[in-house]
Parts: sequence; structure tokens; C-alpha cells
Amino acid sequence: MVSKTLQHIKQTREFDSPKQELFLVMLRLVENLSYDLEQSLKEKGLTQTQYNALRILRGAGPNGLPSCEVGARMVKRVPDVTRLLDRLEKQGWIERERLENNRRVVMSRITPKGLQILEDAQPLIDSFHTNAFHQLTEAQAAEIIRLLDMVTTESPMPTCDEMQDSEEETN
Amino acid sequence: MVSKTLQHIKQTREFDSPKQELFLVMLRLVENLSYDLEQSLKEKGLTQTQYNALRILRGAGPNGLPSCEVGARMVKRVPDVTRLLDRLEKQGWIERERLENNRRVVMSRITPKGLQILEDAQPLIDSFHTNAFHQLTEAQAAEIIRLLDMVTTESPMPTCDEMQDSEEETN
DNA sequence: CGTTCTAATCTGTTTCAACAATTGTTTCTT
DNA sequence: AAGAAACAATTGTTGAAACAGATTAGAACG
Repeated sequence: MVSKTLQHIKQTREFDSPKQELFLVMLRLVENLSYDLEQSLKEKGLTQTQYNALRILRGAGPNGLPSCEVGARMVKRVPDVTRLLDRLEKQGWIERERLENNRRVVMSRITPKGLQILEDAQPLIDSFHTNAFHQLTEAQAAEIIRLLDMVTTESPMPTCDEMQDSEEETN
Repeated sequence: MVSKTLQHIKQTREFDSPKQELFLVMLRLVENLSYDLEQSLKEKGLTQTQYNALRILRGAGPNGLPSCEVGARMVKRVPDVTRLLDRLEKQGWIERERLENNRRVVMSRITPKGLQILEDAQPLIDSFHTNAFHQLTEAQAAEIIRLLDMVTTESPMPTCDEMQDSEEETN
């Protein structure tokens, strides 16, 4: 079997195993979809990483989250949370404050301006999601999730003692 | 439904649609697997991008390929093929030569040293592939491929008039 | 032929990713 | 209570990603 997904990169030989092909198919698909999303978000001056961080902070509510906790919740591993938050703060999308009772941690909170940029980006996200996977039925999507859910990967994420937090929301 | 894959990023709320969740699950999984592969390849001084380019050039055979064709076959879009090939040449893994009959194109060929580094990396690749998706049966992997194959994305890759080439092989 | 257009590569520049090491703070241990 | 260990965040530095523009060569067309 050779998937259509791989034909345009001239990959036509047989694979040793379906699993090798699966990795390539997923890699290719995710790269393409991520590129589309990235291009969409760029209209609003957002990167995928920044968007992810803002979503996390919106979900965290008014208490905000410590930097390490933001890092731990990111979909993609980020080796430098500080400067990621720097950029968000520079845009006025978040604000930061060092905790009084534990001066090691810096809490980040999303600002009204940050909430606004997420609102502005929502139509782009919606249109992305209706485009991506539009060839699949919901049942098929659910079936893929069920199968992929068997694949557990221990994440390379940093651990972070979670402090208090209110709601959940991520990407 | 909330997949296990997403629980450790504190994503516990219900999704609007399975497709949104599917995107996140795939994104997360590919990021984790790519990270593992990247760490493995680092032992040999290779990046995933460089490895991909070398595989392409090995598959192309002794004639080599023009830069734009390498760019077109990459799994991930690369906006600067020139400097990617620069780095490979600097390591002695490829050699380049400007075509006589069309002095616009520069052909890149893999060198014996380049073939050797691919040989050296093979055990790492093998061990990666046996680890990744080891929880799935081959039939399940094939089923996911079949479903994902319905999702066609028009690639953001540059087009390149393919010249002669001998064999096929990619990542 | 000279002009214009397109193709393939290269170069310049800015920003971000990645890794290592450091600082400041708290906790543990005895 | 003092020293060691652990934690959270920051800083320094290097390399590569990303994008725009320039360069060079060939094709097309009158």
C-alpha cells in the first residue's frame, strides 16, 4: 500500500511496515495543516505557539498560571517559556506578577486585550477546522482518535507542581 | 470523549467536534514522536530535516537532484533549500555541481560519506520505528492510514519541473 | 536581436528554537 | 539553624526558520 498522501513527495516504494508509513502520513498531514493554521493566524499577528499559550491562560481564569505550568500544558514543547511570555506581554495580551507567598513563581494572566485577540482569531480557527478533515465523517474521526489513543507517549514536557486553577481549556 | 493523549495537558472539557480533537491528538502525537526522533538523530549530528534531505538524495541515485526538486520532496516545507544543502555540503555528505546545459540548476549528489552517515543512523531509525506505534497492530495502522488517506491537503510546496531521476525513496 | 518574463538559486535580515548555565528562592536534612 | 538540594525563572549564545529581495540564466515573443 502506498497512501495518496505520500505520492506527491515521490514516495512510491513499498514500506517495510505500515507503521513506518503511518508515521510519514501523519507527519506530512500535520505539517500541512499546521502550515495552513499558521498562515491564518498570521493575519492577526499570532503564531500557533502564542495562540496556544493564550488559550491556556484564558482557560486558567483570573488567577493566571505560573510559567512552568503554561509550559507543561503546551501542545508542543517549548524550551523557553520566559521569552514566549515576554512576547505576549510586549503585545499587551498578558500581564505578569511575582507571587508574594512564593517569590519563585511568576503568575501570568490574560488581559482584556488578550481575550479580544482570541475573539478576533476565532473565525479563522473555525474556518480552519471546517476545512481540515472535511472529507471525514465524525464517526471516522472518532475512530481514528480511538486508535491513536492506544499510542501513549511519555511526554518530554517539564513537570510542574500544579497550583490552584479554575477552569480547563487548552488549545 | 476526551482522549488519553490530551489529558496530561489538562484538556478535559468536551470538544465541539471530534475533528477538532483529532487535530489536537495528531498534533500532540506527532510533536512527541518527532521530538524522540530528533533526539535520536542528534547522536549522529543529524537533524530530521537533514536526514530527510539525505534520504531523498540517496533515493535519487548518482545523477543527483536539483535543489528545487529536493525542496519539493521534503516532508516538511523548507523555505531555504540553499542553506540546508550548504550545511550538508559542509559536512561532506553531499557535493554540488552546476549543470552545463542549464546553468541555472545546481545538482546535488550524496557522497560516500553521506551514504555512510545514513547507514550509521539506521539502527536509531529502526529502534524509533519499533517503539513508535508499538501498541498498534499492523492492521490498525493500516486502518488509520486508510482513513487519513481520504484527507487530501493541497501542499504548500514549491513546484519544480522534475528532471530525470532514477529510483524512488524518500524519508 | 532586444525586451520581457519566468525559473532556479542565492543573499540579507529578523525572529525564534534550542541548549547551557546562572540567579534567586524555597525546602529538605541533620 | 546551616548547608545542601530542589525549584522557578531568567539570561547568554548559537544555529536555524522564515520571509523578502536580489542575482543569474534561460525561454518566449515581437
